This record gives sequence, C-alpha cells and structure tokens, in this order.
Amino acid sequence: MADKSKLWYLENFNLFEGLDQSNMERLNTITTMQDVPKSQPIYFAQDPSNSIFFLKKGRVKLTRTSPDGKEMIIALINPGDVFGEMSIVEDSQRTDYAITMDESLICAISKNDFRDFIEKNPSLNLKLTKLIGFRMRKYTERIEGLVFKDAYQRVVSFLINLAEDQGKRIGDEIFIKPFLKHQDIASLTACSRQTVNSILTKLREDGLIDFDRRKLIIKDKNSLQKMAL
Amino acid sequence: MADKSKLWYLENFNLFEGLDQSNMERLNTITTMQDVPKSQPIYFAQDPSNSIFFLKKGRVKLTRTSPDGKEMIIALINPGDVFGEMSIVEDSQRTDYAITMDESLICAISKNDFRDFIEKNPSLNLKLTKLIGFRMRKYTERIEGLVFKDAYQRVVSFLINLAEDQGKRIGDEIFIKPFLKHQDIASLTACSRQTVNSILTKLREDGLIDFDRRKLIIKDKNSLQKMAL
DNA sequence: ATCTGTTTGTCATTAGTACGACATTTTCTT
DNA sequence: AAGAAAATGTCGTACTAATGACAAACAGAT
Repeated sequence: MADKSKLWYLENFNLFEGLDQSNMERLNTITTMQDVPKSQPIYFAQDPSNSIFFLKKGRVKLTRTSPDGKEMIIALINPGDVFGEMSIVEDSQRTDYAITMDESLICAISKNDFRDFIEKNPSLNLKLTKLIGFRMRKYTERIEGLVFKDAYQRVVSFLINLAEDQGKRIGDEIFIKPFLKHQDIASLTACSRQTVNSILTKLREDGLIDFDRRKLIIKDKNSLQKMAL
Repeated sequence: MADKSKLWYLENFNLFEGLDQSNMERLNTITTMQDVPKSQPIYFAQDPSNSIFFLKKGRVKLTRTSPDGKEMIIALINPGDVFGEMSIVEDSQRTDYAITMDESLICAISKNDFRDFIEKNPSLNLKLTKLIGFRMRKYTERIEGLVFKDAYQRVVSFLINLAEDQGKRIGDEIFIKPFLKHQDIASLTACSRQTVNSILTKLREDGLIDFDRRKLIIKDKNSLQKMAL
C-alpha cells in the first residue's frame, strides 16, 4: 500500500539481504522450516531460549501472563518478521510465550549456529542491533501510550498502527482482513474486553470504522489520528 | 551491597573493560568531559542525536513529555551508566529529554567517532547489543508493570528496584540517600503525586519504610516484595 | 531573619474502567 | 443438522486513582 509507515519498512527490512550466494546456502543448511497448525505453541516462558525464528507464513502472537492469569500481548508477528531474537543477546530463558494464531510456516535457527553465522558476516551485527533498537522504539511508544493515553486513545492508536502494518487501501478505505478478537485487542491495549467492545461500537456509530468478526475497515483515518493524538 | 540484583551487574558492566592500553588512549582522545551544574539540560527531544554519554558523577534523568505537558521519567541515570546510546543505532532525533538532577560530570563521544571506534574494536559490538538488549528487558518489565500492577504495586516495585540499584544496607535496613521528590516517583510509576504520597504514608504507617525529604529507609524488603508480587 | 517559591500532606469530589451478569450471535464439532 | 463452545453486545455496580483545592513544612535567596 502507498502509505505504509516508515516504521513498517524498518520493521520489515530483510535481515539477510545483501548476503552472497554461498552464505545464503550456508544459511539454508542451518535453518529448519516447519509447518505449524493453528493455536500451537512455539515456545513457552521459562523455556531455554536457544533459537531465533522467522515467520514465513501465518500469524504468531507473543504474550505474557500475569501471576493471576491475565494475558498481555507483547507483539503480533506477521510474515517476514523475526521473533525470539533476544535469545541471540542473552543466554537466559524466554520471558514470553509464542503461539500461532493461524496455520503458519516457521523457520528456526539455533542460537549457536546463528552466532557463528554472524561472526562470519559481521554486517549482520549492525542489522541485528538495529532490529533490537527498533523493537525498543516500539516498546517506548507502548509505554508512552500506557502512561499518557486513556483506553479510547490506546485502542484508536492501535487500530491506526494495525492499518499501517497490515491494511490494504481500497479507495478511501483501509481494509484489515484476519481481524482480531476483541479479547486480543484488549490484551494489546491494556483494557478489558468490554471496554474494547464499547469503544469499537462507538467508533462504528460515529462512522469512523466498520467491522465484523473477520474484517475491519478504517473509513476515516485522519479523524482517528486526530483523536489518538 | 551484598544483594545487588543480577540485573544491576548487567546494567553496570563496563562497556570498555578489556580494551588494551592504546585503545583506551584513543578512546580518551575522542571523548570530551564536562562538568554540568544541577538542573541543566543535556539534550532535548528532537535534537539531532549525535552523541552517546557516560555519567561519571551526579544524577541525570531522561524524560518524555505528553502533548498536554505531563512528564514521564523514562530512566534515572547513575554514575557508571551509559545514556543516549540509541544514537549509535539510529540516525534520527532524540525522543527524550535529558537533564541533570545534581551537579554532574558527563563524558560525551560523538556518534561518528564512536562508530569508528567500534569498527576497530568489534568486541564492543556485542557489548553494545547486550546493553540495548538489557534496556529492552527493563522496558518490557515496565510495560508489564503498567498493565498488570496497580498504583500501589508499581510504587512498591519501584522502591525495591531503587533499593537494589542505589541502596546501602546498614544492618537490617536499606538506606537510599538523595531521595526523589514525590513528583519524580509519580512520573516514574505513572500515577499522581498525591497517590504517591498516600502510598508512601501508608507504607510508613505500616512500618515497612521510613522517609523524609532527603532519604528513604527500606525497613522490611521481604514484605514489600510480597506485596509487589 | 524574612520573604518566596517549592515540596509535602490531606481531603472531598469526580471520572474512567474493571468486573460480573446475562442474552445473543457465530463458529466448531460430531 | 443439532448441540456445544466461543465470541460478541449491553447492562449496572463498584472501585481505583486523577484532580483541584488548600494548608503546612521546608529551602533558598537576599
């Protein structure tokens, strides 16, 4: 789409572009590809973190759970995205839980293999740092949202981001296809399912969006942007 | 102190340890040291980010401001800490605002010099990535706190972290000396000044802490830890 | 020592959201 | 096709924490 945000491009820069043929082949030998059905865990919290993943196809969500069982979604992973990359930096355990939201095709590299590979391709180092730096920026924005914005603004901001990440512009409207459950939006925006519902309903009444169980249409992104501040 | 958290050590690992003499000297030539009075800005949001800093002495806070003027403190910087390191990763502008809280001694390296220096000392690359990775972990924890914890738990968690970072154990108690204004704690824990006050007062009534304008004493860290969950 | 601005302490009021409850609709399973 | 399970829509109630207002304590400057 024409107006994908700059951030989108940063997010989706190919970690491996610019590698020569022989390295690509070497890369191929150290990765394993796997078809994973819907709603299958990839890894759990406290698992030793010894792989880094690339999502080829499908959707994955990364979550954390509070001591009393509430779920918070840290990130939605789309095709082309890397996840679990903290394993490269730290030897410790995973702090999040990764689960497919659709049938997915996932590519894995063991931490050690990847480290060796980086050693031989130092240009990856900067890219990886940039990737992590980019994640950090997103986290900062998230924190800022939680601190400065109310539930309404958080949900609206989320919709805008979603539209920029995975929307398809058709005429004046932006379509987002495999739409999320209200509970998922709630877990992403730190409010309750019911609050999400009432906000979405209000936005629909006001003609800013339209939605049903499987798609979302942003009808007036400009106005949304104004209210998200 | 005996029980400084593991995270503390990660945070304070010396970016430059292990460098040989000639590199240390080279490093010395590209850094500038500066004595900065209390309450002096180091950089502003939107400034071009072209330096990385090390705090030798004093205290610095990094903040962000909401459109309507509310302040959020992103981090407190203590002697030995690096800050502004995102400039290495990204060419863009600063998103935060750095200001001294006390008279401080600050060491600066220009982004370009630092990049050159890294080029010649690739081991720094991994360290830098780890530093950023560590920051990221902290941010994740912050997000989790905002989502899962209420104001009470957030303030208590903050006190515990503060104690671990800069407390001095004396007998059974932990002393924290240049204590923060309630407004600062509020900006760090995402609640109002008045809420912080009432929480601290309650904790004092319950005999878990003691405090006045310039010092804080943690009297029962265990109990605090239990309530922070 | 006094004046001035800052920080703290305390209160009453209000706003924003969570939560529980339940009906309705949709989707999945067999 | 029918029954079960999941997701949505809509209430009312309850509670947490923000806000505004003000007095008291303190700190810095002259």
